[in-house]
Amino acid sequence: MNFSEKVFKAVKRIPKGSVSTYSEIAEIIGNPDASRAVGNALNKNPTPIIVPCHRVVRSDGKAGGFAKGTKKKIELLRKEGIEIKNNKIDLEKFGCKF
DNA sequence: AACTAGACGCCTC
DNA sequence: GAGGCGTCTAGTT
Repeated sequence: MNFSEKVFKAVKRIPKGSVSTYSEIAEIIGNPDASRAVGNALNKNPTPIIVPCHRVVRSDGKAGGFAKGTKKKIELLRKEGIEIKNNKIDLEKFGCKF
């Protein structure tokens, strides 16, 4: 299984209304230090429909980047029911640990 | 070989 | 205590 494939699998597990961090994803797939590669893989994700990239945020709580625009990402997250304060997300509340 | 949607630590204010 | 800068890693293109 490719790294990207693992990433997609992990991201797909994120329930609606919850978010996960890049390091969480990296940890789940077995490469806790590949947080950066996770973002890279998501950017080039071949299946943007089944992979909710917008539910993946930084460990800082910031949204991070997004192919369609970070602003759009935040907007989507808000629609999911996630509250963002000062451009930051409550990982304590919405952070999904699986 | 160079880039990236990150993470961590250290330094400064 | 908060913010900014610099550094390192892992994987993809």
